[in-house]
This record gives sequence, C-alpha cells and structure tokens, in this order.
Amino acid sequence: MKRTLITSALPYANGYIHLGHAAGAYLPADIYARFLRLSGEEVLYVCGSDEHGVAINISAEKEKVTPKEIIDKYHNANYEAFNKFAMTFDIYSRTSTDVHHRTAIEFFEDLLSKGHLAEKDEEQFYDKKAEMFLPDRYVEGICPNCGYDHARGDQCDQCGAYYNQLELKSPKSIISGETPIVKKTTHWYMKFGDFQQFLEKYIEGKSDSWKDNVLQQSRSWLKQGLADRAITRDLNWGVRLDRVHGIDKEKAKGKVLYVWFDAVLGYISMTKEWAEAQAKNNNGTSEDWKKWWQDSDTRYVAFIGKDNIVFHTLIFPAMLSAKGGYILPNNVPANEFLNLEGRKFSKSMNWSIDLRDFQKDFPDAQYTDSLRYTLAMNFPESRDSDFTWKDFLNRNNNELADIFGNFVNRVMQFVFKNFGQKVPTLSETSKSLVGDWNNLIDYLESSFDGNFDKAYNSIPEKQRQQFSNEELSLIFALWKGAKETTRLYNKFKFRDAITETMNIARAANKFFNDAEPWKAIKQDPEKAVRSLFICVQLVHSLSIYFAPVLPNSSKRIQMLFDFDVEVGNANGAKAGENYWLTAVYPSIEEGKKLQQPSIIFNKIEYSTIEPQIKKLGENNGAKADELIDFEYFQKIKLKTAVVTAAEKLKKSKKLLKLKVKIGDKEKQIIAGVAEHYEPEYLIGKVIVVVDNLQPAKLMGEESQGMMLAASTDDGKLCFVTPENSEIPDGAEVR
RNA sequence: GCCGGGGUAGCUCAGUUGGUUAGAGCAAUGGAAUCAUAAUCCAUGUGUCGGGGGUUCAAAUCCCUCUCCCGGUACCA
Repeated sequence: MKRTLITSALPYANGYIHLGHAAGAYLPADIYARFLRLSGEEVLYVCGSDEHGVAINISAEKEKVTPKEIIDKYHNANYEAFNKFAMTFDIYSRTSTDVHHRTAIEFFEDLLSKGHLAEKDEEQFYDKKAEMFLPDRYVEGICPNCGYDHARGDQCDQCGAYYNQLELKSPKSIISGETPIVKKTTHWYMKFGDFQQFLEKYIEGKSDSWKDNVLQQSRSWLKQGLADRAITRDLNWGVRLDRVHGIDKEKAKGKVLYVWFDAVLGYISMTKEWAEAQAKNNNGTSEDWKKWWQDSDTRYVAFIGKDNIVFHTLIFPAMLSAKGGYILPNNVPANEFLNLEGRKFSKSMNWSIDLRDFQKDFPDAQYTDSLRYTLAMNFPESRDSDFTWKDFLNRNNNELADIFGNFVNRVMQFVFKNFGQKVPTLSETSKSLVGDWNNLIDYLESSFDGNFDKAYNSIPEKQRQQFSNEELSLIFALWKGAKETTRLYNKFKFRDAITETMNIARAANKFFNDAEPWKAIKQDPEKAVRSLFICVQLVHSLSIYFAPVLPNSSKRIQMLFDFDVEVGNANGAKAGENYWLTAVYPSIEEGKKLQQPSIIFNKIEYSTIEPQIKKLGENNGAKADELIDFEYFQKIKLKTAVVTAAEKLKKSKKLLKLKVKIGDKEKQIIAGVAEHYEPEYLIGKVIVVVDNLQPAKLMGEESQGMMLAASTDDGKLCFVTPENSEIPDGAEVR
C-alpha cells in the first residue's frame, strides 16, 4: 500500500495568508491530499507556522508587543483562515513548540558531530549595556556612503547602499542608545560543499519526474557551486544554541539557529507532535512519525512556491541526508506566482486579497468552493498566472452554477417532481442496467491501453446493445473523465484534471438533453426512468470527483443521498476505501429516498465584485495624513534648471547623467528616467530640481540634486517643467 | 552584467523523443430544446505560434540573433 507524506511551505507568522499564497503551496496540496485519501491511500498532510527569524522581532517592536504576541496573532489568524478555506491538515502546528526546538537541536548536534559544520569567528557590534550582539537591523549610524544619519547596520535606507556593518560611522545600538563595541563572535556554517555531488545525483535522478522550473533552478545553483552558509545568528528569538551539547557555552550565548535552518525541520517536529497526539488517543504510538520520515515505502511530496525551491530541493535534502536515515522529497511541485488583476501581490501597495478579507466578504461556504475552483483553474503551474475578480465571477456563474450546479439541480428537481422524491425504480426490462454498467466498466478497465478512441470502438457488440447510444457515450465519458482526472492529478496537473472533471458534467448535461426525459415521461416512461436513474448516479459520481476542489458543495450533494460524506477530509492518516475507483460504477439504489435539493451555486452579480475591484490599490503607500509645516517646506530649495547635456549611464537601465545649468551654476544630476526619455530629448528642456539635496554617488557618478518628475502607480513617468519655458533657469520654485 | 523562465485565438492558458488540417475553456455569432439557477445542447476560428536568420524532406518544437515582460543573482549606488 502506498503511503504519502504531504507538506506545504510553512507560512511565516508575520502576516496574513493571501490568495497568492493559497494558490502557490496550500490549495494544491489540499486538493492532492483529498484526492489521495478518496483513492483510499494513507496520507499525512503536515503544515504549521514558521515563527522564528528577525522579521518577527522587528514587527514586535513596531507594534510594541512581544514576539510571542505577534506569532500568536498570526498563527491563530492563519489557522482560522485555512480552516474556513477547507484545508485538511492532519496537523497545523508551529515552530515555537518544545518538540520543534529539540528536533532542530538534535539535527544541529548531529551535523556538528559529523563535521558538517564549521565554526567561524567574525567581528560584530556588541552592546555592553544590553549584553548582546547586535544584528544588522539593531544598529543605526551614519551611512559611509551618503552621510545619512539614520542608516541601518547593513544598508542605508536613504541611498540604498549595502556595506559591512563595521563600516557604519558613529554606530549606535537602537536598544540602549549606547555606542557598541566591536567584539568577536562565533557563528556556525553548514558546509554545503560536502553535499555537492550527492545533490547533483539526487537532482538528476529526478529529471524525469520533476517539473522543469524546479529542475532548472536547482541545477543553476549546483552549477554555481554550493558555498558554506551561516546557520546561526545573534538573536534572542528562535531555537537557542545554549541548549546544544558539544559547543562552547560562552560562544553559544545569545545565539539562535538561522530561521531557514530550523523552519524546514518543522515538518518533522510537527509530524512528531501529530504522532504524540495520536498515541494519546490510542491510535498508534509516539514513534509513528518514523513511519513517515524514515521508511522508504513513504513518498514525500513538498508543495511550495517558486521562492522556496532551493531550500526544498537542495538545502533540506542535504540536511536530511547528513543526518541519515531520512527519506528525501520524491517530488517538489513548486508553483510559480499568482498575480492579481495583472499585477504582483503587494501588501504595501494594498494590492492584495487576504484569505480572511475574502472570507469576511463572502462568508458562505459555497463561495469558498468558488474561490478554490477559480484559483485551481488558474494555478501558476508552469508560469505566473493571473487572478481576476471577473474570472471569479465567470467561473462561478458559467461553470460551477450553469454546468455542474444546474445539472445537479435539474436532475434532482425532475426526480422530485416526477418520481416521488425517490430514485426511480427500474422496470423489469431494465433490471440488468446496473450489472451491464458494471460489466462495461470492467471491460474497459481490463482492455485499456491508453487509447480512448480504441477503447470505445473495441466495446463488443453484445455489450453495446445493452445500452442506447446516449447511455453508452455517457458512461464512457464518465469512465474516461475519471481516468483522465486521475492521471492528471498524479502528474500534478491540477488545472487539466479539474477541466476533465467538468467535462463529465458537460457530458451529463448532454445526456439529459438528448434523453429528453420531459418528453419521455409521457411517451416512453421506461426510458425516462432509465435516464433519470443514470443521472442520479452521475450526480453522486460528480460529487466524488469534484470533492478535492469543491469539498463543501460535494458534501451538500452527498447529504442528499443520506450517505456518509466522503470528501477526502483528514482521517488520522488511515488507509480507506477507494471511492475514487468505485465512483465510476452505479452505487445509488433504486427507490432510495432523497433529501430536498437546493441550489448549490448561486450566481454572483457584477455589482458584488465591483467594490472588490475598486478597493484594490486604495490608500497605498503614502502617508497622506502626515502634515509638514511651512518652515519645513522652506528648507527645500527648488529651482528651475536647463538641461545642457544628457547621456545614458553605462551599465544602468534606469539612470541618465544630466548636466544642468541653474542660473550661473552648473550641476551634475543622475536621474532615473532612462526608461522614459531619450537623452537627446531632454537637452534644452527646462526642468525643476531640488537644489539643496545632499549629494550622493550613484553607480560611481556624483549626483548633486534631484530632477522632479510625476509618476503613476503603473510606472509611467514624466518630468516637471514650468508652464512657460521663457522663464530663466535658476528661478526659485515655491 | 550574469543565470533562469516567459512572449501561442478577443481573454486565460495547454502544447519537448521536430511530422499529418496548432488545441482547451471562456467570450462572440447562428441554430435546437424548454426538465432546470434564461440554466442546457449542437455548429462556427484567415492565430505573421514576439521579429529575423539557420539546420531539416518537415520547426510553435532544435541552433543563432534581436526585442519585450517576469524572477534570481552580482557589481556600482
């Protein structure tokens, strides 16, 4: 029996999940997990919050709360949003647990003892008063490049320069305000070079089965050669090194594991936690996690976004193999990125839809399914793709409501009105229908060689005659659709898989049309009975095949039959029945009483999504509410200037080198307008410049001012010029 | 600058061991039907497969080159 471990990239507990995340690493994994569970396979789906790293410290300080409060807030919010999104994690935990810290330390100690870690001394700022080393973002000083006096430890916000911390002038600790001293500190590096050959072999071994983008990016890193990588940092938030045996206690003080090292191990620690919980409920032992990580019969599939590829194809495998005894990912089906209305998701530009916002505006479970469907049909499987509200509306109305929902409804309505709320009872001459259907499927299964046309044509005459042409094509379409859906899910081609499922619903509608039961009920009642009996089976089959992507709706449909609901929910990682296989056979008994049906998918009006579209990009970035006083403005000297020379800066896409005349002064200004203006066009133009701007060096050229230009969100740009170009250069602008 | 991905029908996208008239869904047009949420079903595509060049009997597919978009990374800031 196959066993499959599924993980999704651990979301960082520093922000809310948005639709891009959902489409990248979470929904695909959930669909896959549900598909496998419905196929009767043993599945464990593990995920949880990544709660370490300096970004969480920074957020905590910004919001003036503890890191613990930050991670609690986002962990809980994301967990809730995932639940409403119908995710079926077997466990959704977090990396702040003790079992996680112990697991991470175990790996560290093991790698240390095997010589895969290197200790390196380096000099860093140390705050004597706070008794701690200062990470880059905890130091402020004067930028060695532009002189900005609030530059951060490793990067200047003003001029953007990167530099070594120690180059910062007049450094101050932002914790105590004291001047830090320079002190030696020790960090541990993982020697990834040790694993170069191993990883090359591993990656090439996957060249047939992995997606191209995943292979290429992994190869690209391998080609550059794997360098040592620091796996510790000076920080008080994270997996503390002072718990590690085998290293100098003094050196370990105030250090934690670098977040990327511990985060991937969360998959393992969370599995341990799951096993503990199962053991408590007498469902196995706490050692059961080993079955999922140390048994070569287990397939491991890691769902991630493309930003995470190297961590899961190179770094994590290196760690696992260094530790030894662990299985490696069988597949890493990384998705590309999802865009929103043609642009990248950006929280700061307010160009985003958080899952929780969607859920607030569309609380009904049917819209969860609509969203899952729309996202799934737009999964960025082979390149970046786009989510639009219009598409959401179209998919919901034209596909879910009109094709799938309407089929279910028309069948149920018809049965209710004409057959007394019961599955129609077959007449004597049709009694063999169920058996014939079963035999037809069995024949197709046994003779299938991959060619569907051939399969259809090879159906023996005797079996053909047991059905009308319409019936035969419908049952064939069901079998083919199920077969294709299965094949495509197994290849991680979810969009195509779901299209095939929808094709079954299309065939079902066609059958209903062709069978014309509304006529037959009067002229040929037996035909109507047969047709509707078949249609009822199809309703049930569709509820299984759509369950991975539309669990809420499938559940509602299955409840019409008073069955145990089977939509691939988490099931304690037990092997189950293969509903996926049996759904091609008729399973709803004649005469069965049905529940009152209701509309599965309501349509969405354009007026519902209109405000959603409008909302995007509102209130972005600018602090419009921050006012400056007149005195402040007086400090800014704006002058008109005439461009006397302009040329492109070599090696730069965006920058032009301008010579400008401001009255009797000449200045050189580096302006970022090369993508918008040809140098020649600017010569002779009168522009407006900031005359008293601190000079800065850009690409080795000094810029002594700034050219004013108006810009739009979508990157269009035009320079500011006086209305009357007769105005002399050097005139003050105010 | 370097590396990688991408540019295919009005829209969103499939399409690699190079091979017959380049596909799907949506949208559009016409028709059939009226059980059903005016929902369904059938029919209908003159696409420079980003531009140019090359290899080949044959190129969306392989090679070269140009161009545009996206990501990563480096240098300089």
